[in-house]
This record gives sequence, C-alpha cells and structure tokens, in this order.
Amino acid sequence: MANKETYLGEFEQIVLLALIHLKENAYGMTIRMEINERIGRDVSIGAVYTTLERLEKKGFIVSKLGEATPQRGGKAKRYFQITPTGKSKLNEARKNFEIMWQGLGPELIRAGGMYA
Amino acid sequence: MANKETYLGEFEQIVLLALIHLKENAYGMTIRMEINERIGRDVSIGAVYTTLERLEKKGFIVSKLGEATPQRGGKAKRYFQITPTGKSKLNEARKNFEIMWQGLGPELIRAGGMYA
DNA sequence: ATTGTATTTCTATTATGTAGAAAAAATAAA
DNA sequence: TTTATTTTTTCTACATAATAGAAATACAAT
Repeated sequence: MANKETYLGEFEQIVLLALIHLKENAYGMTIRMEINERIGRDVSIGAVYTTLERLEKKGFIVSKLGEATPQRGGKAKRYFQITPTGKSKLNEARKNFEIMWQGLGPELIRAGGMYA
Repeated sequence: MANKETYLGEFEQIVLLALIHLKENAYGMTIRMEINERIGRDVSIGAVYTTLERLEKKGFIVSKLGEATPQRGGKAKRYFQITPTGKSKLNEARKNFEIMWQGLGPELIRAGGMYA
C-alpha cells in the first residue's frame, strides 16, 4: 500500500467525513444514514461497521460505549470520534486530490478530446 | 460494491487525473511520474498498470499501441485516454466528496473536540 | 548474435469495500 | 418470568482494489 497503516481508502474517507458532521451523535446507524442522505450511497450496516473497525485499528478514530441505561430497547450504542491522526490524514487526502484536480474544472475535463 | 462495474477507487481517481493532465502523452511511465511529481506518491509501475487495466475493463479509459517504428530501444508504448464514461464518473466522485466536505474547511475540522 | 534499453505484462499478496446473518442487550408485553 | 420486540453491534464470507517485483517483449545498437 501507499503506506502500510496509513492508507485511507475512498469509502474510509466518506465514513470519516460523515462521522465529523454527526459530532456527538456518530454511531453505526446514524453514519449510514448521513452518507445516504448526503450522497445517496446506500451501503449495508455491515459495510459501515467493518470500515469503522479498520479505521479504529489504524488509529484514525476512537469509540466508547453509550449510556448504560438507555430509555429504549436495543443494545448500547457505540459512539465514534475522529482522532488528530485521522484528521490530518483526511486533510492530506483532500490536499492531494486538490492538487490532482488543479486546472481541471468539473466542466473543463469534458471539453474536446477524441472520446469526448 | 457501491455499484458493480462503476465503482471508482481512491487510486483509480488519482490515475485518471494524472492521465488527463498528460493529454497525448499518457502511458505507464509518465503516469507514474506525474503522480509522483504532483503528490509525492511513489507507487510501483506494476501498481499503475494493474490499475490501468481495471479502468479499461470498466470502460473508463481506452488504450492504443504507440508508433510502430520508434527511434529508440524498448517495447512500444501503450497510450491511454479517458472516455466520457470515465469523465462523468470522475466528476461524480468529486461532487460527492465536495458534498461530504461541505462546511468543513481544512482547518475547521481541527477546531475543538475531545481528541483535538 | 549479443547486449542494452524502455516499456509492458504476469503473478502473487494484502487491504478495502460490501452484504447479510447472527448475536447482544435492553424494553415491552403476555 | 417467560416470550416477543426493538435497536444496535458483531461475525463471517467474499469480491474488488492497491501494491510490488519479476519476467517477458520488442526494438536499437554494437
């Protein structure tokens, strides 16, 4: 990989961003919803969790179990938060994409060319 | 996957963008160099080619063999170009990232928070 | 023919993306 | 006090993407 232990995949970035938007309320179900609401990507809950697990193992997020006595049914929620490492990695990924996109507007790349 | 046959991975996006910048001169070696020069990512030539193969199989790029009588040693170059499908897919990926980043400046996400 | 050079192709491995079923753990109802 | 319902997580399995490095091509020069 680009750098063992530090590579950030495409979906991992999406999950990280959803998580940031959700602030104190980021857990499996809400993350899944946030992604779906924002970009219409409908992934399974399992897909979200395995990604969260990997992000945690890499040190990009941390988690803690929710309140012990919730006023509802269901297993306790596991809340996630991004770490400083995760933030800088995410910023770096963004910066790199920006550099790669430099000079290529969303329309620009459609102009001319043999297959355009 | 998000959508069988249409998913665009992180590195696939990078390769596609390098290829666009290179215009008529996009082939394995130059693509690898372009990526390295722009964002300092040093991938093997094999990594570039397998990615190009996948992109071609998905219909996001097309290739054709270079000049039959090159004035130098070495095997003929294989030139690559992005297709309309590839372009729109790339634009879509960018749009989605933009939506996910909305409201989160590169500095903004570093402010406050338990682990900041 | 042999050597050198530039480039591609092949082979293999690990990591990421993904779904779906099963398990947990709490509340509500019987 | 067992059984059902709800909400959420955890487990298992598989397809696809990221990656390296060696081997194969194919041409030019000696």
